Amino acid sequence: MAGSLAEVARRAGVSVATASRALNGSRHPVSDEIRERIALAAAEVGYAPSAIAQALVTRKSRIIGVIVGDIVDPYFAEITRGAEDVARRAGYLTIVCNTDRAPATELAYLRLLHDYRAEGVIFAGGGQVAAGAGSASAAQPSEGAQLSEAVESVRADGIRVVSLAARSFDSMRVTVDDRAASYDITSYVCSLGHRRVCYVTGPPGLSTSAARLAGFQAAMADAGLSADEVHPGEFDFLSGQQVALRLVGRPLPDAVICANDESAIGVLTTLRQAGVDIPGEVSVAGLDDTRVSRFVDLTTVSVPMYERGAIAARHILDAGPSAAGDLVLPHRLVPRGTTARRRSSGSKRQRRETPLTAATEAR
Amino acid sequence: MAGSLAEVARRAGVSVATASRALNGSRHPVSDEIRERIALAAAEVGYAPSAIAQALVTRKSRIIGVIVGDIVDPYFAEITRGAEDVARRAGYLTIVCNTDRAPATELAYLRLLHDYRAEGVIFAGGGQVAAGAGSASAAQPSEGAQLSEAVESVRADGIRVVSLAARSFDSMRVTVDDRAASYDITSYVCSLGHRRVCYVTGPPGLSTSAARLAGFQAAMADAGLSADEVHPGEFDFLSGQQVALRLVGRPLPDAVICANDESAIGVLTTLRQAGVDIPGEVSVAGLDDTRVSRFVDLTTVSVPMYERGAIAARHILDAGPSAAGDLVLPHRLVPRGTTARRRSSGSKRQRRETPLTAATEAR
DNA sequence: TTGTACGCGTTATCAT
DNA sequence: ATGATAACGCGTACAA
Repeated sequence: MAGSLAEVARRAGVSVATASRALNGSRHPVSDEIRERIALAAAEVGYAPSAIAQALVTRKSRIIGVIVGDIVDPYFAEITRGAEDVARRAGYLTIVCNTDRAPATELAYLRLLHDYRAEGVIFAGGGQVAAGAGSASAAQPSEGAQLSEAVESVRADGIRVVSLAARSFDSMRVTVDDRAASYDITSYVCSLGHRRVCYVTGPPGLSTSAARLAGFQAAMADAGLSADEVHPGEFDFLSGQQVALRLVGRPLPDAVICANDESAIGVLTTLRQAGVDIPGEVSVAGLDDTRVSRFVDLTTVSVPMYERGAIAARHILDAGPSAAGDLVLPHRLVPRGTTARRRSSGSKRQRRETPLTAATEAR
Repeated sequence: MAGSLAEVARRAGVSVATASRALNGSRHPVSDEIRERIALAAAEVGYAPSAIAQALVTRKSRIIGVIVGDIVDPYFAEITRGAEDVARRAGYLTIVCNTDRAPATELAYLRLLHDYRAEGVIFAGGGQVAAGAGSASAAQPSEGAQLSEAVESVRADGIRVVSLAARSFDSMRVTVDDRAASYDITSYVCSLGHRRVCYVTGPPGLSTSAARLAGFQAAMADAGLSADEVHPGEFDFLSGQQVALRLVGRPLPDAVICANDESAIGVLTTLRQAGVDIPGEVSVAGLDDTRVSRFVDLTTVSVPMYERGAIAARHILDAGPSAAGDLVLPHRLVPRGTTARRRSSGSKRQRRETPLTAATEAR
């Protein structure tokens, strides 16, 4: 076992108090000779301070939690990396909590983080938007209500919680204007001359999905175009792929805009695999600007994930009452190679007829 | 503040002992009436058991750490997800530790996890292979030696450490045969009739890089081909892109094999952007089989990341002396659309001349 | 400058 | 079935 402070003190012939003062950065004066003796003894027994005990007495756990949908999703991975970068530099530990967006799992993790007295928790993703009224009974509060209550309880204990997207509970926010971001990308696509543009949504009931869809609809309306070709999606590659497969049998649209990059990439690669020329025949755009999007040269809009994660972590560490109000970071349109000006229908080249075996490899 | 056990006990008019027994899953008998009183009091004060205090007395922190290069890298993300999935189900917390493969950072994190008395730590990535001899002095032990020592110290404290790739220190291993995996993909590409095949390596000095390169070279030798077109890479998209850019000015090779999927995707998309037909003119293959690879239909070989993470975590949780020897999981060749039989040189279609502005957007 | 002693919130042992 | 009480490992007033 790693020697305890008591053991180090004994070997150095001093009290645990002095040993403690010498071993950690205490401003308390300690004679150089003793200090050296203690350092030596500590090295001998392989002393490793118990962060657990320290946390118990100090009431500072040096732990922060990041609640994400799925760490494999680049969107969440980049947020987590931002948070971890600042946490690490401060000697803090970062806990990843995958919830697959299940409110029950979010709740369970929030409570667990509460138990560990995490100093802060970051809700990386958006939340469920209130379902139809009357769904909550007094006996069995809705999941949303339970979560709100838990968040309140956690905050009452001094744990800082910050959300990176719209949530139903009260907390500090470091967000981005999803609606505006979606509005901008849509306007951009329309400005390219496209008139028939489809949309692939995010998961139903998710605040982020709703905001992005609203942005799309508003932009289409402002452009005097019809926004009725809306396909349900799930923010993942598969959704995009399925929509693309459905699209390909009929007359192609001018453009497809997706609620996020992953689904956009699904549309993009599937359409191309079917022999469709992108952006020649169809323009494709996403939203997020993950690393992968650069790989495939996808037109998208940046909604700084890394920065939001980093800022959130910073807010948690800066114990100061810098309860600075909410932050909404600017987004940025990133035009790339999957969008282009509309070509007159006649000039579209003939599509090669590939037998479409949906190459959906099960995971 | 979250009420303490003492407070709950006081309000319920019982001792902390009974309160403790009633609130957590103790097999100790407690009368139903008292049990109810305690539950009520606990709810009133919003009791949240201090996992910190529990860990201190129980000597079980219910924490596991995963040391990765970069959580945004799908390779590491999938491993982490595997570990977190089993950890969560057991009520454990998973800590992500990004090191960017810097030994110093690995060391720092290992010590921190030691301080927190993590029950186990998973080294997800490969390690530096011993540098030239004589680099370590007695006064300043090499980083490798320091790490080995730290690992030993950690293990002496009962912390289970398992590595998912070749490392210089002693620990349990849940790996894959990187050399064989690389050998197999190379053989496959050669079997397609390709003769001039280039290779893009991983970071120099990394055990994984070395094993994969060795596999490539062995397979080429066995195929009676020359393996001298080896380009240095870093396991990332940029490396692949740069190699592709260099390749494109001269007569194209028959195929390019990359040490991992990320760099393969760099080669793939850059080559295509330059107007090269893949797999018509050049075949491209990677190694890992990350999610993204399915997106771009990349030929690769699966070296189960998720499973390795999950198995490693399981080993840590199963306190049993199932010190079962090392595990090496099978890999699996995954032929997809970026490779094809070699076409006679003459039939390669003319490449369109795109002005190559290296669209390398700085991150 | 150094030492003593208490408390942090739990679990577990031993009485009752 | 329930209650005192001693650890667990450490920080820190307070005393010396």
